[in-house]
Amino acid sequence: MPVKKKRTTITDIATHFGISITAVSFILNNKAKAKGISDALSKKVLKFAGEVNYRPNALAKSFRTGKTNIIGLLIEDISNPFFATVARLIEERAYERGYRIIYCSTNNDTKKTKELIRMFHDQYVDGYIIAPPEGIETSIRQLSSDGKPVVVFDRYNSRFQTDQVIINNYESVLQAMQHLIDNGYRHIGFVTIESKQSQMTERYRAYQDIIAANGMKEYVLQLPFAASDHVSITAGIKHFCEEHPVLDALFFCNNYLGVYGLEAIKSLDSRSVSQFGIISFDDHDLFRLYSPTITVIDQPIEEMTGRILDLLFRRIQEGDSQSPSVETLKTQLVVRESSGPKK
Amino acid sequence: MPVKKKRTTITDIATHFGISITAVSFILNNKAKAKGISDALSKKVLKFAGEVNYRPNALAKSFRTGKTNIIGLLIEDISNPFFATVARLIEERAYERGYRIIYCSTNNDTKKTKELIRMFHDQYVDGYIIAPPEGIETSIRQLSSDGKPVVVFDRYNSRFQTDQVIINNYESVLQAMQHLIDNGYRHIGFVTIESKQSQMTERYRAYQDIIAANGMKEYVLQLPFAASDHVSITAGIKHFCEEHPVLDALFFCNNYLGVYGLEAIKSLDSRSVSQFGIISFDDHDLFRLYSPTITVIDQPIEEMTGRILDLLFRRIQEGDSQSPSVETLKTQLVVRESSGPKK
DNA sequence: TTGAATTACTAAAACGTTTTAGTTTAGTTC
DNA sequence: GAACTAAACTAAAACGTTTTAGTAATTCAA
Repeated sequence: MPVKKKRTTITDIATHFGISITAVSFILNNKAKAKGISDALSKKVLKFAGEVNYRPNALAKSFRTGKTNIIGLLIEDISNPFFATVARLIEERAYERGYRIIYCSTNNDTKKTKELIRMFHDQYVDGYIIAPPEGIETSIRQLSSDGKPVVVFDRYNSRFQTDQVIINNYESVLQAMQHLIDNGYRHIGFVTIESKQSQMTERYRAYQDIIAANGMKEYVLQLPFAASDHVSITAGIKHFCEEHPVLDALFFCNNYLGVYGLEAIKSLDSRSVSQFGIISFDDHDLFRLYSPTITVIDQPIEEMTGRILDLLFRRIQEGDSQSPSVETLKTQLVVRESSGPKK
Repeated sequence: MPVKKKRTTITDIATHFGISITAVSFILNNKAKAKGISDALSKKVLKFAGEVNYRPNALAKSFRTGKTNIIGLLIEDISNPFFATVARLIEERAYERGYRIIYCSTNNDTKKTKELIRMFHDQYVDGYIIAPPEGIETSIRQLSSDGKPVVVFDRYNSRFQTDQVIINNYESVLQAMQHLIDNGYRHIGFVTIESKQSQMTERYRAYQDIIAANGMKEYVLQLPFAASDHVSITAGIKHFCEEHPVLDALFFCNNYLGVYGLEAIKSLDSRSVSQFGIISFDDHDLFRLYSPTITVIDQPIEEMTGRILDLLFRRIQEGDSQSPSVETLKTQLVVRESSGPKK
């Protein structure tokens, strides 16, 4: 039977020295000088607090101040390597600054995300980092109009009144497509997910533009979002390839489409991966090591998480005096074997 | 300038009806009947609370009760696919039961982990899920002797006085090795990480035993934990292969060793992946799709996370009346191309 | 018609901290 | 020695909730 040993409180310390808890509080919060507490007393109290291993009751503190030192992280799926890496870097950097992370996966589900935002709000998180699904504008505007620090990333929406960190989707795809075209591919399939969100529409717009500019034909597979499981995506892509035997290249709009795309191609009877020009958005161990190695558009995740936290902490510290800023980062086209000159 | 609109409190509701906050509290906490509050009043209050969208102040509640509905998750690295999947499933199941997750990556660093445990303790998390590094016994014993619900997973340690969920490492490796031997491999390299922890020592012990039982020779590469970066692991494995040209098979002790191992083999001048029998611990997209596809020992992550949370919630609800239980789950050997009969 | 039991409520303390608005003492100035 | 200032501290409220220990009014049994 565990004995609940009471933790030392500020009151214990105060009574030990026969002084007021006010004094102890000031001293422990580095306000001794400012509040005119003598050095002698400060020293004594600090020494004692160290000896008894005093740890402030974070709940009492949070309750009193309304600050929790917790940041809410809302992403599509923590088990997706892109978001897992984001989560890792955010956690590390936040930890250094004394913040912890509560995360939740949204599955890109609007209703669930709204619930999660409310839940985070109820928990008094100090800031929000969100990769938003569709239809979440009002929830997010509500947050920022309540004065909560929010940084949105991965998907841009001009109607959010918050800081945003995104990448140059349009230019990235343009560059990737140009690279394929330069290498002789003329029938490039574009595999994407049904979505009205910027990251996907921008990628698609780039594809359309460059296909049109080169007088080529569009081959688009837009997978319904609902069917985002392994089996139906793979089947969908396989069917797409079989339907269009003329295809000589494929562009995949994100990492899991790329992964499942390779799986689908592998299952084709008639053709192999090396017979396609292939580029995928997002890097992945698989793309680096596959044979052929797969060309990717690599997002600058370190820079991205750095910027996200800079913006968030600026807002946490300075309040919302600043007007929202949108930062667009550049991706890198990592050319590998899969996009070499068409044979 | 955002107007801080005060949230409705229990007191607001009480004064609105001219009743006591006690009554309101009882009603909102479903204790109306038990505490003899009339149905009529209950109904009125609940209706009103709904109308004004009353949300209890979680901080006040936590402060008062000492319960936060937050679970601390300590894992080696959230960006590792195995742990990312664990995190995903734990989050989902915990959320269903009204709990949130705070996570931190330990990097398997003892000092950092001790800090993190203290930090979680300071934050009054309601329970701990920990994949512990070495040297953390006393911290964990301290937690459980304080009556905190703790479930340890992935690494077994008989000195923890907590619930533990692990897998049958010894038998898994035995089975995998037997499979290689049955398929004609006689010079099997064992690539592992320097570690005194059960999951690694058990895997190694199985290797030793079966090698000895078959009168074969051991080839072991034990990488120093400190050098766990991409470059030095890959270089280490490459060197190991070059040093022992007789090797006809390789066993990798976890997913990233497997991934980097494939990369290392790929960089060899003399030999290719298909010339080795290969098995890796942990599944991964890469292993499923590589050519050849890679045989793996797959951990039952769904079952594992399910058991972890069952044990944790049992302890959260029932206190530590139960003596600690250790659950050992079975892995599955997923046979793929890489371990086919030796050519 | 008294006393007990039941029903329907409430007053107030408590949780540990921060912070406002002081008070007390000693020293300084004229 | 009165008035002011500065230094060093403190009393008490406040945050929003839960919970203990009640009270008051009504009903019921004898």
